[in-house]
Amino acid sequence: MDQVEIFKALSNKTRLQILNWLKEPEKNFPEQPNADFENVGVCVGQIQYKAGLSQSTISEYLSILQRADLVCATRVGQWTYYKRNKAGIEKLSQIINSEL
Amino acid sequence: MDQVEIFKALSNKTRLQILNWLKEPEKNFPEQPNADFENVGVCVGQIQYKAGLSQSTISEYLSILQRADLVCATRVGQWTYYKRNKAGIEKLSQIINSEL
DNA sequence: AATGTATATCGACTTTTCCCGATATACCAA
DNA sequence: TTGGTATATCGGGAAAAGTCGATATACATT
Repeated sequence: MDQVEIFKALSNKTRLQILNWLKEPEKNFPEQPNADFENVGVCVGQIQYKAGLSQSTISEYLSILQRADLVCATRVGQWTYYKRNKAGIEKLSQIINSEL
Repeated sequence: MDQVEIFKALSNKTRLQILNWLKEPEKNFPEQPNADFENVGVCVGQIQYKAGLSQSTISEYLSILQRADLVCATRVGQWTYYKRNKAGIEKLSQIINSEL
């Protein structure tokens, strides 16, 4: 993954916000039936509702974050759940400490 | 400083490169007469030469990095020297650890 | 004062990003 | 199989960023 792409993914208020929400899903989203925040994350619809942008925009934003290894997705039935990608975020931390 | 602006500043290959060069100026730039890397940093012309983009572009890039508190500038005579802004970069590190 | 050098700013053009609505796809339920 | 819900993808118009050459500004030297 190109470093520039990681920073581009983070160069947007809404995407930063989503990542921040996903740090503590239980604080930022209502209970979900049939899915555990820790396990799979939060479904697109919840994130969209909270962000207040269109469905297509949020879907795209989530895939931008995913391509940057900042979140990971799990499909369960008709839902896709997204959660923070711990490893990717730690890698980013290292990039900053070692290269900037 | 807005977090988004920091990440935007980093969303460009050349700007990332510049920051990386400025981490070890003595390794990446030739000796400078009358100015110490540690004290003031590296002058625009050196950075431009190494980056291979136009003077105006590099000048603007440096001011983008400066607005994001990633570098700081010192004017000495007709030269402007730029160096890494340690405090700003540490702050970025903290943002990532605490919010992402 | 006149010229030369280093940097900053401006105006323009091209490419990329933002964000939408419409449509497609995938899955589920009746 | 038909219809309903969740998400992804596509196409596009507006706004922002990338990058340049030309010009302005600031300082130094003669």
